Amino acid sequence: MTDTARGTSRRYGTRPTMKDVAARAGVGLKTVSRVVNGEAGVTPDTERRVQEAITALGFRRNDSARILRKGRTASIGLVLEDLADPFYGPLSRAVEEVARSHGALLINGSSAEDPAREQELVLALCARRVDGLVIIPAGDDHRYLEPEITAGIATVFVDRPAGRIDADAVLCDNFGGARDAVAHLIAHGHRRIGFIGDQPRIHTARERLRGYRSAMAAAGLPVDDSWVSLGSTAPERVRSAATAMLDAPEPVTALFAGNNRVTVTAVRVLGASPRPVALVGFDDFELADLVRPAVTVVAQDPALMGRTAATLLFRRLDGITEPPHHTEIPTRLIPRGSGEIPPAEG
Amino acid sequence: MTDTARGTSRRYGTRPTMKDVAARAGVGLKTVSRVVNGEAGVTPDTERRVQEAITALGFRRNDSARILRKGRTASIGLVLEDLADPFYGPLSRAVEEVARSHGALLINGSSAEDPAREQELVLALCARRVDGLVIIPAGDDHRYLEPEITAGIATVFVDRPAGRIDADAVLCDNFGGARDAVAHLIAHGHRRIGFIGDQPRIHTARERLRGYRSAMAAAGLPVDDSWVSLGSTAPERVRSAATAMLDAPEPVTALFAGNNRVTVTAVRVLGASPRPVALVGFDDFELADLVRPAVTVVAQDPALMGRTAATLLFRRLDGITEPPHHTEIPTRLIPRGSGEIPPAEG
DNA sequence: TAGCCTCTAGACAACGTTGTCAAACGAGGG
DNA sequence: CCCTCGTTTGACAACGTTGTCTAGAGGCTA
Repeated sequence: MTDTARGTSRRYGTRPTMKDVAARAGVGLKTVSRVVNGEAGVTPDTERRVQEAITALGFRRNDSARILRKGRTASIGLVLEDLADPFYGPLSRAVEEVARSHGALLINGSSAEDPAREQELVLALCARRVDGLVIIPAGDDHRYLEPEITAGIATVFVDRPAGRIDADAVLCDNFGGARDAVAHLIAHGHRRIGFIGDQPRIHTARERLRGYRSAMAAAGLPVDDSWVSLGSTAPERVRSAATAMLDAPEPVTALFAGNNRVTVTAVRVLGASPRPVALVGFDDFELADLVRPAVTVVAQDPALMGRTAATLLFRRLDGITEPPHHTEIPTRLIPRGSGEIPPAEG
Repeated sequence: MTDTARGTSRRYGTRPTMKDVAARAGVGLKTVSRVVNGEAGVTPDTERRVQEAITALGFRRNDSARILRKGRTASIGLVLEDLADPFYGPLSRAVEEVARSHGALLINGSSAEDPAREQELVLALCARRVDGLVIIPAGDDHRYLEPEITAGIATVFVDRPAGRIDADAVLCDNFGGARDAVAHLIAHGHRRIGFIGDQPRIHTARERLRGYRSAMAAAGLPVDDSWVSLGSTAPERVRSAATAMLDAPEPVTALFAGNNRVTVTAVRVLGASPRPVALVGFDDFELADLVRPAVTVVAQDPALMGRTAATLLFRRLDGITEPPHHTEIPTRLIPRGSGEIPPAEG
């Protein structure tokens, strides 16, 4: 009957519990709980004995049991489109930092822009009883969340509003940012401006298109149907859309790219174009200033959006009860060169 | 005594349990469990009654309790340096995809390159009883993990090996990649080559330095101490290190940048340099081909590394017992222009 | 009809923790 | 010396689920 840490005839893969620690230290179960949680009312001598037993056995509290008992999981869920997208990395990190400052862990999942997968993920997180959710929605119907919200799971949407339910949302000024971008191109003399955006299912794509049309209308400019292309942001799709606009009999002289994925592909296409074409992109991206010409963008601040959303989430968890509302984060036009190229009349 | 979904006099914030469902459906607790888990042995009629009660009450199984009972959490932890770093986004996503294909959720946390925070995170994940861990270590002593591994938490290290314990690791060929990079510069005529790398505490930084020295030695070239600078990858630090090497009486004619953060800053510094300086960077990055000159890099494949690590993790969870081993992922030199610039002798 | 077998269903304990409550103990005051 | 009070301590139930085991209903065969 050895008495070492690995001893006590435990099977591999089994962990000691408080009961084991209590037995070893010769104290009651509750006393171990008290020591583990740093509660008052334990003699230094008892505490020492318990600590020794904990170390010897390699005990670690089972938070699953704790969560079950306490009802709070100290974790929040984040559902976004794709962690590999550079837009979401900083956002996710910002949410994590806020969570951390509240002692919570972050569980995240990628929806891959698939509404069914979004729902599956969200409900899995709810089943885990996360305290709250930050969601960048892929779908446009979130009524499936109603019982969860009623049950007390705080929920904040980011980047796009919730569909068919009333919920908090942190959005950027998609309409205004797009309008500014297009107005900027118009101010530099462009009349035929193309817009390549994300799938029309996506709220931000629609809003940015609306901004585009608004700016064109404000300048009294017509919009030819062939100048607008919404769809997948896959490079091939964007490439062919851009090429079509550039090779038309009356080609566009400027492009407004609907998000960072589109912009990057547009830069590649324009780099191969024989005549200069102006470009403004929605979303800033690393190295935008190093490309030649440097890329003019309408920047949003993903970290700020994440921070704002997470902060609001924890305020909800702290019990504030004001009705859900939408927070709008402003955008900022950063002229770098590509957006100031004058129209090349051919 | 209303009988609607919101009724049954539940407090806001309380969720119905199987017991509630059972009461409402007029069946036993276990029968509800069977229906929820799709187990056999329930008549269609009973099942229908239970399903109705579930829908009416908005019941969702509490996975905390399930986890406690079953012992498996169906979740794995990922600890990395910083989700906002474009190197880790694809890696994290790849790990998530593998986890998803095994029905597991991913909990991740950023260590911010702080060993204490790494340990805190890892132990928090262990307390949650994640089934396994993928760790990109910040520290160099992981003995604190020994009891956890003994207790059955599978662990795979990525990008850097574990410190002072024997554990699985998926690494890239840092030494070979760095040697190739520097040999490439030497082959293009360079004799004075600078190396700016990450902090020497970090394994990859040391290995890449070793590769640098090896290539120089193989070519019979001396290495001046002023050509080597390890430290933070903060832009200011990198900028001043690069500037010092370029402004020396006998300036370096080429730079080898130790990771993507360093490379990006180096590109900016070199862009402002009056004379051309060759550059090879470790890690590929988006738009490396669009910068002028396009940046020659030694590419590694973060998604492949994540996938490899996660796959190995789940094989361990499935019970394979071979001893821990290190998997090495090869690197690939991609010449794009900046690495082929000849030395500008002043 | 007795005996056996299959199938559905529920009672109960257990997972590992924490909240409640009461017992035991020692010290201090009258 | 008794009583009270405060402190330390442990017994017990509960959190919501799942595994085990047994009861009961019903059908089939002999």
